Amino acid sequence: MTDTRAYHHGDLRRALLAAALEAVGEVGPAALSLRDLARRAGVSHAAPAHHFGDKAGLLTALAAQGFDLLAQTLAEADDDLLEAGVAYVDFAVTHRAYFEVMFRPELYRADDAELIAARGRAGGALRSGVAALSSGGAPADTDRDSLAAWSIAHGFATLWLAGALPDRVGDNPREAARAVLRRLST
Amino acid sequence: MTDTRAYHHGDLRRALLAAALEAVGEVGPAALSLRDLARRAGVSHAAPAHHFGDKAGLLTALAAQGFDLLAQTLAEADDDLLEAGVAYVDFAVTHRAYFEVMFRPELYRADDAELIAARGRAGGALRSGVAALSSGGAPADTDRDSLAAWSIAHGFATLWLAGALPDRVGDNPREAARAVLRRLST
DNA sequence: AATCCTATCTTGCCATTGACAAGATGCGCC
DNA sequence: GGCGCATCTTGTCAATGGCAAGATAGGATT
Repeated sequence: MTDTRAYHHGDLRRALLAAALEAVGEVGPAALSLRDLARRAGVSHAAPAHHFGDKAGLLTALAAQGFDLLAQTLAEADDDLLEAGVAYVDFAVTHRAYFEVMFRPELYRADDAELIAARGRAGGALRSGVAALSSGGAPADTDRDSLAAWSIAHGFATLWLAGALPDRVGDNPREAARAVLRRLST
Repeated sequence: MTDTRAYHHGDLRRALLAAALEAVGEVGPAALSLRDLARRAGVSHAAPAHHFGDKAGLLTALAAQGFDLLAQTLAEADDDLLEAGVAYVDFAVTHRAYFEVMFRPELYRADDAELIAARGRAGGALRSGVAALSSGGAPADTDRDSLAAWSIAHGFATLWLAGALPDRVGDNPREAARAVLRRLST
């Protein structure tokens, strides 16, 4: 994936994060093993500790990256609430590993400054999408509307990832999400 | 908690499940330790394996119990979709340990017969709540409506548990959930 | 009543893991 | 040229999950 040439004087940190993303995608965030990451990166078992302190530290960095990526994704669909919701679900499915870490704060340090900043950016993108919509319709309560929009998109994404949805929903998350999210706009 | 007198010829299985529920509430489902459960129950470290095979087996049993409890909870508010949604969120908050296990299928055996049956009962209770509502209003699409209702309730519950919601939401989950869920009924 | 038998629980063991401590290595800076 | 610091390695320890083999007890069979 990312540049893996320059160990011992370069981007071990980045390589470890890439390996972690891969590993989380394979075994989930809870079963992540630092020693496995070290093996994937070709370094000793204690190398990760130097860059991230412990497992929680590494997942904190991953979560922060994820929130930044989400903020960026949401910003691209900023003027259309429905599309922002679809983008949210699509993010969850496409970047499942990020998503699964981001909303499991017991696995990382929720008080990390960088993480809080990134999460704030994502939240801002979400709210501005809702605000854009309500300005075009009734004066509605933006707080409540953004909560409702976030909840329905997040719930659908979570249920999708958990495999909890019935088969009839199909296998196209964007399409299925659009149908459900439209329920809010009526 | 539960009757702990009759070991060695009684309800170790039940005692272990009770201990597991407690432990999950304290450290989360991923950090659950079988050996810790054994200590809590006052038995040897290998005793749990006999009743549940492995950690996944134990969590499967816990999830099945949880789905049954949820089905029962939803059935009590069956004729009112809004109240069913509130009950769903309330269940997640009140029985957090159950909820956290139930929707993390990578931790248990999703193909377990008992579990599938229990999950089916819960799903049925949910859908019948939605059907009851739409019969009173427009002819609407029950499939889509139940998905939307489930998504918004599940999403709100999940975000609440993750501590992801902004402070202004307050500290009363039932009340906050009711406000958000009402957004679907308008 | 004696025996078997099966479910239940224990003891012992091994590989893996996270975390810590101490040491090696090498790059840049004075 | 030498020093210092960041980076990485080696070694170690306690805890865990899971397996295997053995002990124990209560009930059924004869």
